[in-house]
Amino acid sequence: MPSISDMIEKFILNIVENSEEGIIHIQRNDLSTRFSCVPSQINYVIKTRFNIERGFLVESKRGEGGFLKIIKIPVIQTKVYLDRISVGINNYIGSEQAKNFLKRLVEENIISEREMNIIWQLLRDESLPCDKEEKGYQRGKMLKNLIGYLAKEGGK
Amino acid sequence: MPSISDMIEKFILNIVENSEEGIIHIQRNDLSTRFSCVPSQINYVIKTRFNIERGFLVESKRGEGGFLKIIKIPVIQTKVYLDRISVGINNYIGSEQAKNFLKRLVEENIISEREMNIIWQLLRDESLPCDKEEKGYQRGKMLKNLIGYLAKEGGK
DNA sequence: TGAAATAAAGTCAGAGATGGTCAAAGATAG
DNA sequence: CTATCTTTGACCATCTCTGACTTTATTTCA
Repeated sequence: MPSISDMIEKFILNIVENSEEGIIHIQRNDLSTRFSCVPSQINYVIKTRFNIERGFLVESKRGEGGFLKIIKIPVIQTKVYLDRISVGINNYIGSEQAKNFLKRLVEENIISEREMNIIWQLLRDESLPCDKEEKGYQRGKMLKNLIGYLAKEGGK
Repeated sequence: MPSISDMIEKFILNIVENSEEGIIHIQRNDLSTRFSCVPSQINYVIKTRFNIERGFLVESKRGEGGFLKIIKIPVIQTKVYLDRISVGINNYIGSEQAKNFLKRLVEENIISEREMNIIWQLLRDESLPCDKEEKGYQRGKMLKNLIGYLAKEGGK
C-alpha cells in the first residue's frame, strides 16, 4: 500500500517528466488540498524525494502568487560530485575540504578559475560569521545546491 | 499564476525597454485603474522592483499633471559601480535584495549569467540554514567579500 | 492675491495569502 | 520490539494587497 507521500511523489514526478525543460511550478496548498493532507506534508515529500541526492533542485516563493519551483537535474552526474566531496546529508565541510573540492572542479574543467575564486569568496570562513560547526553545515548546503546547478548546466 | 505586482512590473518594464533613453513618465492613477488595484500598490511595485539595486531611479511630482519618472541607470565604470553598491550593502541583505544586486552585476557586465546563477545557489535562503537575521547578516558579508574580489579582478 | 478646492502622489500599518520548520504522535517494516 | 518512515499541527517567515491618512502642486474664485 503506497503511502500518501508516495502518491504525492508520483504526482509531482509525472508533471516534471512531462514538462519541456524539467522545470515546473506548483503550489503547496493546491497539492495539500488535492491529497487532503496538511500543507507541511508537501514539505516532507519535497525534502525526502526531491532533494539533490535524487536529482532535484527546489526553490520557492511565498505570499500571493507563491509557488514551489522544482528543477530536475541529471542525477548520475550529481551523485559523482556528491561522492567526491563526500558530503552526506548534513555533513560538515571544512574550508580546506571545500577549497580542495573546488580545485578539483577547476582541474576537471567544470568551473573556471575565476568561478572558483568567486565561490571561494562566498564560503570562506570570513564570509560565514557563525561558529565552526555551523560554518561546516552551511558549506554543505551551499555546495550541494551548487553541485545541483553544475550538474544541470554542465561544465564550462 | 503571477501576482498583480508581477504583471505591473512587466508592464512598466516593457515601456522602459522600448523607450529611447530608458526614461519614462507614467501616472500612478492610470496604472492602478488599468490593473484594478489601489494606487498604493503601484508604490509597492516601484519600491520592490524599480529600486537602486535593480538599477532604477524614480522621481515623481504630485498635484495636477503629476507623474512617476522611472529612469534606468545606464551602465557605468565597473569600479564606480562596485564602489557605489558596496555602500548599499549594509548588515542585513534579504534574498530579493541580493538577487537584485546580482542581476545588476550581470547587466553591468561585471559577472556572467552563469556566475550569477552560481552565486545565487550559494546565498539563496535554502543554502543558509539559520534564522532570518543571520541569513541577512551572512549575505552582507558574502557580498562584501565578493565585491572586494571583483573590484580587484575587474569585470568579465 | 490668497484661501479654498481639486488633483495628483506618498506613507504606513494591518490584513491576506502563501510557503517553511520542527517536534511529537502514529504507522510500518524487519 | 525497535528503528525508520509518515502524518499532523502549532507556530514562523515572507510576499502581496488594501485603505485611511498625509503631503505637495495646481487651479479657481472671492
